[in-house]
Amino acid sequence: MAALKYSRQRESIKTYLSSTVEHPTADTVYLHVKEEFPNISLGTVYRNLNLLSDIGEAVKINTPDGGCRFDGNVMPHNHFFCKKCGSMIDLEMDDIDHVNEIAGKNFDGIIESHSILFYGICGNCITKN
Amino acid sequence: MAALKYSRQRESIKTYLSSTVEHPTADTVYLHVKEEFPNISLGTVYRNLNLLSDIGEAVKINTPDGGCRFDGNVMPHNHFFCKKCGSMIDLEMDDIDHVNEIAGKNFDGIIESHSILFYGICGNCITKN
DNA sequence: GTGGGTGCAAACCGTTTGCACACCA
DNA sequence: TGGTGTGCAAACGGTTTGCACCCAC
Repeated sequence: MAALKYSRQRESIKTYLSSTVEHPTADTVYLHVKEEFPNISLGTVYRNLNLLSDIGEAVKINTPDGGCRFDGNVMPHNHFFCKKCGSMIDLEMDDIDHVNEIAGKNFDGIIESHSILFYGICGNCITKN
Repeated sequence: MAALKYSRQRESIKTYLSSTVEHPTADTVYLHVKEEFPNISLGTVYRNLNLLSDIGEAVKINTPDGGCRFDGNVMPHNHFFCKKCGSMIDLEMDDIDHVNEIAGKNFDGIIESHSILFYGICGNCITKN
């Protein structure tokens, strides 16, 4: 297997990911890292985001709108996706294991903890109405 | 608004959707309907799947692998997605509203009932190991 | 110096769309 | 006949990849 070498670009991507709770798209990451590395390419951003996700230093989450987001918070948690504005929000739930128990009653597979995606309308979009 | 006209192709797509619990991709639907309509195009399949989804006669579900699936079962229910084989399975849960309550405790948005996507390994893939 | 990382651009893949023709009403 | 649906092919958007060059080690 390939040995992992340091790269300033990857470091910058990690730093940005851990500085936000916005669950940015690859393109958003690209635009931000571009401020520090004007010549960085979108391909490099994708390669590093996927690499970070592979080694467990980021989380890749496919969204119900077909796109995908990246999360620097690798602690187990679930997500909520707003169908109005497309924002993704962390959902910390102490008693989430109970959810898996409920689901498991009618199911013989293994439901992964903290991989649940909820769907609906966020508080921000409700107040705007 | 445009009046909806009958089409044999759309009817065939609906029939196929309601005959399976496999949550087929657009391409799978295409391959099956092609048996009855050899000249049907993938574009037509997509147009009709989206139309059926818009008028509530089918459900479109984006999967964590980036693709999307279609479900002829429009009764409210949740889904499980297998990260190994990519299969999608219906999850009927009587007391699913409790899940929304749990999630809602730390959250000020509206979590849509029966829109929850679970993630893990299905029973079929477990026995194969 | 070796081999992983980058920038660039082309390729890829699922999905959408513009257009001329076909068909339902 | 008017207007929706179809087949075809091109376009689209997000993501991946091949390649030559760059840089960490």
